Amino acid sequence: MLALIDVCQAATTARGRLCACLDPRAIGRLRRLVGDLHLPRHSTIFAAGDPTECVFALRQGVAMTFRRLADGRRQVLDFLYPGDLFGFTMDGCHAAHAVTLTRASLCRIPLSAAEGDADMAERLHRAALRALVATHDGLMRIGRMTARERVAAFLHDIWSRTDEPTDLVLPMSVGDIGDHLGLRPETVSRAFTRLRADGLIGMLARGTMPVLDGPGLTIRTV
Amino acid sequence: MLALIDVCQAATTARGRLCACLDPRAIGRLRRLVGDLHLPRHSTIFAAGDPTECVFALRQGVAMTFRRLADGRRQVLDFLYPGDLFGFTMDGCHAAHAVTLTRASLCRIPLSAAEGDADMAERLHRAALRALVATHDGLMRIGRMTARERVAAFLHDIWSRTDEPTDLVLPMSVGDIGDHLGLRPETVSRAFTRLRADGLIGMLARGTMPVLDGPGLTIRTV
DNA sequence: CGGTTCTTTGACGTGCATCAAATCCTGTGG
DNA sequence: CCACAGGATTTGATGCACGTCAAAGAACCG
Repeated sequence: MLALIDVCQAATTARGRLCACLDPRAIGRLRRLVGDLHLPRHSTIFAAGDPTECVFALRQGVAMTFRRLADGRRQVLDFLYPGDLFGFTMDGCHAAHAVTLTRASLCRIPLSAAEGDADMAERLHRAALRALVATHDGLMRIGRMTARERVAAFLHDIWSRTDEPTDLVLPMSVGDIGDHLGLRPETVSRAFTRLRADGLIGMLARGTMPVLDGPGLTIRTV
Repeated sequence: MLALIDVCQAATTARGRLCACLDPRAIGRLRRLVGDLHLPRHSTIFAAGDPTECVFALRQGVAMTFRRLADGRRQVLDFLYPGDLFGFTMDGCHAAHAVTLTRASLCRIPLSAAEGDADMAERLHRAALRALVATHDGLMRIGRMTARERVAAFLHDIWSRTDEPTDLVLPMSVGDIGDHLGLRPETVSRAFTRLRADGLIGMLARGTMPVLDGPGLTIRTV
């Protein structure tokens, strides 16, 4: 029961980014449908090839999804924060891996929850659309921005997704960020150094980065 | 009436890639809901900032969606082939531009078509999921592949999406492909030259590229 | 057929990757 | 609370894949 209340809080906290499925009106249904999951840091949520039985809503903690090439090269598709929904597939089988970056709590939402429930189906659809435009943002970053711009746009994205805090929660490694932005860890580190020199951010410490000028991290699109 | 038959053909031809919404059972509803659109080459379908009143299904021709940075840099998000659905947004407003690359026919599907129609809503949802995994493929390509691999994977993608033809329809310019893959036109051209030297493809002529070894263009993921 | 635009090829430059080493965290145990 | 080991981050030096610039050649279209 407490879990369900947390769920609602997560939905409001994250400004519903990927997750508009968890509002109070849905609680009656959720009680029957939702499975609860608590995982330690660096554990697998699902792997590529696994059958898709449900999607996941992150309640607490941070996670990420990624894919690999045969020789081990890795592309981080997305970082997940509380309120985010993930695990959408199209052929009944995951193409990506998902792992936690911190200790985390999740809801398992069986796909069957949407059957015959137009409201739930609508919520899942909206979450998928959010994931789609977020991935388009990612393409724009990797395809046409410099290293400095990619890192700035990435920080701005996380910052705006998590309620524009003065201290950004970044529990992922510099290597993880690099694998998200198409950069090596050394290059990400150098970009941080330059953004810090420009007074946009502070010193990363204990998985936390002070944001001194959030709007200054914006890279505008038309 | 003929148009509706074409619609069904488009759906089967493209193996339903983005478009599972156009099968015979839906025709009764489509007759009331679908708008028809015929456009010349290089015309705008929608622009960034336009309100989202409907999604589009491409019946004939080729089109693309893209976004721009303030200084003009362009990222092509996707190339669209017959059967593809596009124009999904999440806040009632397009973030991308869409233009035709050839003369094209489209269906306009008002978003209201999904209201109270669970079947149509389900079809739109599946199309959105397809777009999502297609965009993940794009991220993987741009983020972690070499120029040659990006072009090979891109050709393989279009090839497999359009029923593995011996002659691939590529009406877009080398610059358009570059803006899709995060490369300059010269680099795309050089990659073509190398793939041709390796016997995987033939000479691009009149917007058509012979595919000599389709499977050889695969870049495997795990 | 001529002008225009796009593609191809070559020469050269640059931003990021790679390699390497020093330093800084962080978690652990005394 | 401090010392230490192991890993991650930072910084520097160097190399290379792709970008940039330029020009020739091919395709397109009125």
